[in-house]
Amino acid sequence: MAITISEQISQGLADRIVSGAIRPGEKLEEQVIANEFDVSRTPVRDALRQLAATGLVEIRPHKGVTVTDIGEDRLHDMFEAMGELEALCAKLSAQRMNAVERKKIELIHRESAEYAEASDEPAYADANERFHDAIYVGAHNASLKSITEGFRRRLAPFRAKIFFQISNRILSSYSEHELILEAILAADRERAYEAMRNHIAASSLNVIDYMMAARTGSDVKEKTDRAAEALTAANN
Amino acid sequence: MAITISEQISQGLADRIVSGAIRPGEKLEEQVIANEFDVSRTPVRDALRQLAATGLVEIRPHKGVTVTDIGEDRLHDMFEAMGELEALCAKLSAQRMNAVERKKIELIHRESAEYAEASDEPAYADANERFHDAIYVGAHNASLKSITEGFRRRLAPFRAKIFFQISNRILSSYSEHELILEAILAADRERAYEAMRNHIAASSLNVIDYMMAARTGSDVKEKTDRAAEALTAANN
DNA sequence: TTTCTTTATTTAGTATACATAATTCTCTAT
DNA sequence: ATAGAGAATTATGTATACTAAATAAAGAAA
Repeated sequence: MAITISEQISQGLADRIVSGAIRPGEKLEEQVIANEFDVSRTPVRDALRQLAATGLVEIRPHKGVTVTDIGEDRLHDMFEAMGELEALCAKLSAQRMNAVERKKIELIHRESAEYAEASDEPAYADANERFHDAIYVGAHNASLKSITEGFRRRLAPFRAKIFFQISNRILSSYSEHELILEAILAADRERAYEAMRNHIAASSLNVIDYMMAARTGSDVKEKTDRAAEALTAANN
Repeated sequence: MAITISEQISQGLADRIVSGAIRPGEKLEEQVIANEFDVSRTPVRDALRQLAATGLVEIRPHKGVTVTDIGEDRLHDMFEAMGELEALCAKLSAQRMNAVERKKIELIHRESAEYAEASDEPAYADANERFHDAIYVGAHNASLKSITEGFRRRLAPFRAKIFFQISNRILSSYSEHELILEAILAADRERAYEAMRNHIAASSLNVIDYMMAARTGSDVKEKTDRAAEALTAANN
């Protein structure tokens, strides 16, 4: 697949926004970016348009491009919507997955068990992605898959790599997946829906707290750990 | 609000795609469009990027831009997803609308009654938009509102103006709205959800048939009328 | 005649140059 | 000294020119 330069730039900028290297509200000047990537302004403009489409940046005519500043309540909204979309996928998957698809997601889940036990964060994060992907596919609705994936991409900035480093988050994630998988294999639509909704809600607690901590520049690890404790307490 | 040229072009092209002047699969050449709008290729490229973001066109590197060709099964997917999103909005509206919002949607619905009786298609279509908008707002989730509106825009090409000209479609639409409204005012989440899902499903039947007819160039009015009859039969 | 290769043409991708709008800075007047 | 108006600067929007890639066409070989 012949990757165009503007796409590379778009990708590069997205990574830097995701990693927090570029902060919300910050202005992105075309010429500066062009210099850094050693290209002209033209592909940079293309890239910024693409980012604007994903909502990562905002363009105002003659006023330039700024990284979208998403407040806490807006983030709540996003996770609620994300939760509903994923839960819908889970519901449809419970109803529509064929035997092969059911076997596949089961294998992914079993595989992730090893990573969870070994506390292998990168491997678990990868398996996690595949688990959710399998559910998008299993819903057998290309449009739904597309918008849910889009939302996931949009939320990626706030689901940074540190996420699974939070105390116990891997283990609780794994047990939540277990419930989702059981419901899907049992073709229990409503249980799958509820299990997924709960899973995303649990995630969002951590993520929102992490994100707000990063925003204010306070100690991320400390805050997320406290959030994890609160979550564990709430689950008991 | 200072509207930029690329936005005007984007708007103009969108209108033409929506109206069917430009057909699915058709290729959009930058220079041709630039000539028609009497501008250079630069703002045209901007415009095409924006359209690609909404899914109306597809861009493949070095292969140009084509109007997204949506097949019948893909259209089914889209309407199913749309139905779920709108139904979710209705569910949340039943739960979260405040007194003012409930009063407002009730008034919109009462107003639309007049248009339905008078068979005033344009007025009913407008009131219909406002009815659905009220439900998006009432869900109190900006993200959900945003993606649902986006989907509605994306489906606009297939919800052409002829829609409400279909025999009895206005009347059945009105009675479906009645059920949705009742459920919302009664704060009955599940009933609101089901009523909206049914409403969108009913719409989609007509639209999909209309769209496929337009695609093949056969007599649209005839086909949609037959679809309406089938729908009426199914409802009894 | 048909097929493969090479060349030519067309069109998208990128760079540079110019125009216009917005911001900032300075100078003047109160 | 401060506030406002105007000029200068900066950055975005647009146009033109150039490069590279993909497709079409033409010619040569089987």
